[in-house]
Parts: sequence; structure tokens; C-alpha cells
Amino acid sequence: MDSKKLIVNTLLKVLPDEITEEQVEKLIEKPKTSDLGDYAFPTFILAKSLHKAPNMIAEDLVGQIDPAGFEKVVNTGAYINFFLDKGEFANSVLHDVLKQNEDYGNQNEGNGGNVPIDMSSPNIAKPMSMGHLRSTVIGNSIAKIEKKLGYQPIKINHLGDWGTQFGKLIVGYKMWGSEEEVEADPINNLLKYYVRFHKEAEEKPELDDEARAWFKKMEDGDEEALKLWTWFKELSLKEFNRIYSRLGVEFDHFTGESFYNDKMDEIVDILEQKNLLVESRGAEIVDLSEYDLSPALIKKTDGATLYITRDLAAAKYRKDTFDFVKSLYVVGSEQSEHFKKLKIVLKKMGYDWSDDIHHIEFGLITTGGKKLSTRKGNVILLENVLQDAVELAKKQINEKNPNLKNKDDVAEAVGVGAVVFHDLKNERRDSFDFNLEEVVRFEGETGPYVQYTNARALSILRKAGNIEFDANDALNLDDPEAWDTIKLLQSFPSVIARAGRIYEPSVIAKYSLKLAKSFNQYYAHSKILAEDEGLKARLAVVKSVSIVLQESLALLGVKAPEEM
RNA sequence: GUCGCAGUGGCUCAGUUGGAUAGAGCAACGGUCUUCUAAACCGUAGGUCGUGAGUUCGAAUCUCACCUGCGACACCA
Repeated sequence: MDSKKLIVNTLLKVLPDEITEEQVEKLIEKPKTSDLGDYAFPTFILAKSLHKAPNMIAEDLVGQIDPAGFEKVVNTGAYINFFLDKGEFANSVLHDVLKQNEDYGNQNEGNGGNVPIDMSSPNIAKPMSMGHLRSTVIGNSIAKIEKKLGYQPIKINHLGDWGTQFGKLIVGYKMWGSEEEVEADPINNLLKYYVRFHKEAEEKPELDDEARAWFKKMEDGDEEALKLWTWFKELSLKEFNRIYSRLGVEFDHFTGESFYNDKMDEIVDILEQKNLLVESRGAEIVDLSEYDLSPALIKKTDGATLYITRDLAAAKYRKDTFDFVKSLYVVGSEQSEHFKKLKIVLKKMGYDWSDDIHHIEFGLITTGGKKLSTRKGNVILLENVLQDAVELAKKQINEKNPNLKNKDDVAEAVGVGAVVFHDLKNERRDSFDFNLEEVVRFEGETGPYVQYTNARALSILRKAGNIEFDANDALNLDDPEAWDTIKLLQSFPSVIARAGRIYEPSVIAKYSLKLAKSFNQYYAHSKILAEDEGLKARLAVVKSVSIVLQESLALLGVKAPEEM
């Protein structure tokens, strides 16, 4: 049953011959509100050829249209509005959802193709900030969406585990730190040394020389330097993993920057072979002036490699290892030029697959309108935010549902869910100013609102005795109160496809809010558990809504508690 | 300065491919729990869609110019 096809065919019978099927299909739109109809055809384009006013045309055509298969077909102004047969449509949609359950909306666009996703990528020895949250949850959600579309996502945590900052850290640690202090609270204390280093280096530039020397030792394989580095890294990973497990995020690989240390010579060799490398101001670069871009710096004056060199190595490694169909990088939009350069250089190297690399950029989180800076110690610690959110959730539970079991688990799911959902709700390119009250809000367009809606739906199903559905059930619900909800259920697969096409978790988040809202309206206006012949169909709506809400939340990486 | 992104009610944002009176949520005000979880629902109020031109039967949406904000612009990542 394809209702759009039915409309196209119905229209073609009465439209002038010069209008093609493709044109009709393209012109059909969905009215803003259901009271105008379910589909509409605007007649403006016919005005010229028919020499008539559009609303007259609409009126004439409606007179000729065969309304078989529709509830009704009417004209409103210049539009021909189609009202679908609600009962039949509902029956079909509800059976689809109930039968496929959590597989509803699955698609095979990807055909199992590998999609490495570079995400999260925090820096060792620095705390995870709200900025890392963005990369982590956006990447995680995109991975789930890709999976649902039939791709094989490979989540890669490209840890910032190499570079001069470790020289600084070692200097700071040796000057002001101790083993006991670090073990007691690793990240905060390491951060303390790092911040202090930057403060003191302003007065004493010789500290920077010392830091560079220590990093050089790391690169040369110095035992003490590497021992400290490994230690910092282990401690950091332990803390990161604690946060990842709270967020429910798992990685397939933790191949950070240091992983590519031995893979960069090859890149430099290839660049040399292809005559792409030129010397400029003592550094080795790839000239990109033909693209109006500053050059790609491959090697510094001192011979050390740079960011893009490493990323070239990583890109090639990923192609060689995973033979990806596309390769995604969930990285802030301030690095968009870097990825533009990366793709161009790869292309110049002769790798056509550079077209399959996509920078999934996202906007900055600021405080007071300013960019956060770890160096200045002005960061919003993710863990504090999660903690505040969970505590607030706990408070709400004690007020609203004091007899709830598993209070702590639910508070965790709701608090963390609120933070994650808030981050995914808006288009990822939007930057926003951090505001704790807004992030941990539980009312209105929030994660907890969606969770709550699902919990209420599940509660009804429990009260109904967890009814089983089968293919013979007549689910021909034609209640106008449920109509928007049913249409939304039907659109879920196309919503997922769109979210995947533009790499936008917010599309799913917005959809889940819409579905929750429409279900809450239905819930408020209709008695679902009334003992009459429509009971089973109503319960089918409730069950379908809970299936789709849970799947939507799952795609966002947000938990769906059964009660709250 | 150059390039990129953005500008929609007091605040935060929706608005596939141009289409019917520009939609939500917060905040404000007023209603709704003897009935399925009131983290909900209903209503009231609030908008020159940054500004000015242009394209079009039709523009928040497309084009151009300008204004404002943010970001990036060679040895950090």
C-alpha cells in the first residue's frame, strides 16, 4: 500500500497530458496540519497553460477526481487536498511496526560497507570537557544510525596522546608534582601542572625549551620520558573509560596519534616521489595556493612532523585496513580548513577515495560567549555536569515518584539522558553557550520528556496485561486523535534515512519529540484502556509508540527507563 | 583583510526540494489530577523571519550587496 503512488495515479487521470508522472510526484507535498489533509497538490503551475485561476483549476479537478481509496478529496483554495483512509492506513502501519519491532526502520543502503568514524578523541592528561561530549555523542549516534542503514560502523578514538604538550606535562610534573598526588586524582592534578606550566612559561620562556627537550626525548625513545608518558596515558584512559561507560559509548579502536608515529615516513616518501613536497621557509610543505589555501605543513623546520602528516597517515591506514566505503571525522568546525586540505593532499597523492572522507563538523560550546581554553584552565568538566544532572534527576524522582524502585539507576538514565539529548537536539553546526540550567532541564523539549512519554506508554501496556499482537488483528483505528501519531510512526524509516544522509542525529531527536508530543496529546484526550472493540487497536498504537520511541532514543545513545 | 558558518517572538530553537494563516519549548498569565505516571495536557499573550534590492504566480527558504556575531587563516591539535 503506497498512498503517494495512489495519489499520483489518481491525479494523472485528470491532469493535462503534458504533466509527467515525475513532475506530479515532485509537486505533491504534505500540508502543515492534518486538518488540511494528508497530502496536497498545488495547482499554480497549471494556471498558465489552462488560462485559469489556480483555485478554479483545483475546484474543477476535484470534480473530476475519482475518490476511491480515500476518505475524501477536496479543494482548499488552489490546493487539492487528499485525506487518506485512516482505518486502512493505521492497520497497515501498526502491523508493520509490531511485526518488525526494534528492526522497524532498518534499511540496507550500506550493504555492510565499513565506515570508520573518528570520534571523541580527548587529549591524554586533560579532563573531558563539554566539547569532547559533542564529538563523542554525535559520533556515537551517527554510528548507530549508519548501522541501522546497513553500514558497518567502526568507532575509532583518535586519542591526543602525542605531542609537545607531554613535554610540558613532564616538566610540570617534575617541578611541582608527586606520584602520590597524581595517583590520588590523576586528571585534575595533571591539569593543574599543565595550567601552571603555561602561567609560569609566560614569565620564564626557558620552560618551553625544557618542554621541547622532553618531547624530543620521547621521540628518541628515552626510557624515563616514555615511562611517564605511558603512566599518564593509562591513568587518563581509566578515567575516560569511566565516563564512556556512563554514556554507554564503546569504541572499536583506541588508535591515537602515537599509533601513527611509525607510519609517517611512508607518507613523506610518497609525497616526495610524487614531487609534491617543496621547501619553504625551512619547512617541508605541499603547496595549495592553486586552491587559495595556505600550504599543508608536512615537516617543521626542525624536521618534526605535524598534525596533517599524522592525519594523512591515519587516513591511508584506515583505507588500507578497513577498505572503507566512507570515512567520517566528527571534529569541531574550527578545523574545517584542515580537512579541506587533507582531502586535497590525498587527492594529489592519487587517492580517489579522498572523496569518501567526510568532515562531520559541529559548533563550539562557549561560556559567556568565549571559546573554552584548557591552557587557561577555563573548562567545563563533563563529569561535573553529569553529576549535577543526575543529582537533579534524583531530586525530581523523590518529589514525583518516591516509591520508584531502582531510583539511582533511573536518576542516572534521566540525568545523563538529559545532557546527551540536549547536545543532540539541535543541528550539530550550531554553537551554543553553555548554561547548566538549560542542559539539565527535564520539562518541555528534552530527553526526559521523551523518556517519560515512553514510561507512561509502558505503564499502560503493563496495566493491559502485556497483550500479544498477531497478523490477524484488525487494527483499523480511525480515531482522529490518534491520526498524527500514526502518520509519524509511518514516517520513521524516512526520518532515519534523512538523518543518515546528512549525518544529523538532531533529525532523530526532533522526530522523537514530535512523536512524544503527539502521543501525549492522544493520551490526554482519549481513554486508552476503555473496554470496547477499539481496545486492541489503541493498545497497538501505544505499543508501537513505545517501540519507536525506544528505538529513537537508542539511536541517540539515550537510555529508556521502564518507569520513572 | 581573506575565507567559512550563522542572524526567525524576552530567551533557546523548528521550518526536506521555494508554496496555504511562519511552528515549538522555556519564561509570563489562566485553566486541567475521585479515571491509564501532572517530568503531562489545554488556553492567552508575544514575530518588520538582520537590512536593502532582485528572480518568481509565490521567498524565512534562491541571487547580489551591505550590517552584526562567531570561527579559521605556516611550523599547536
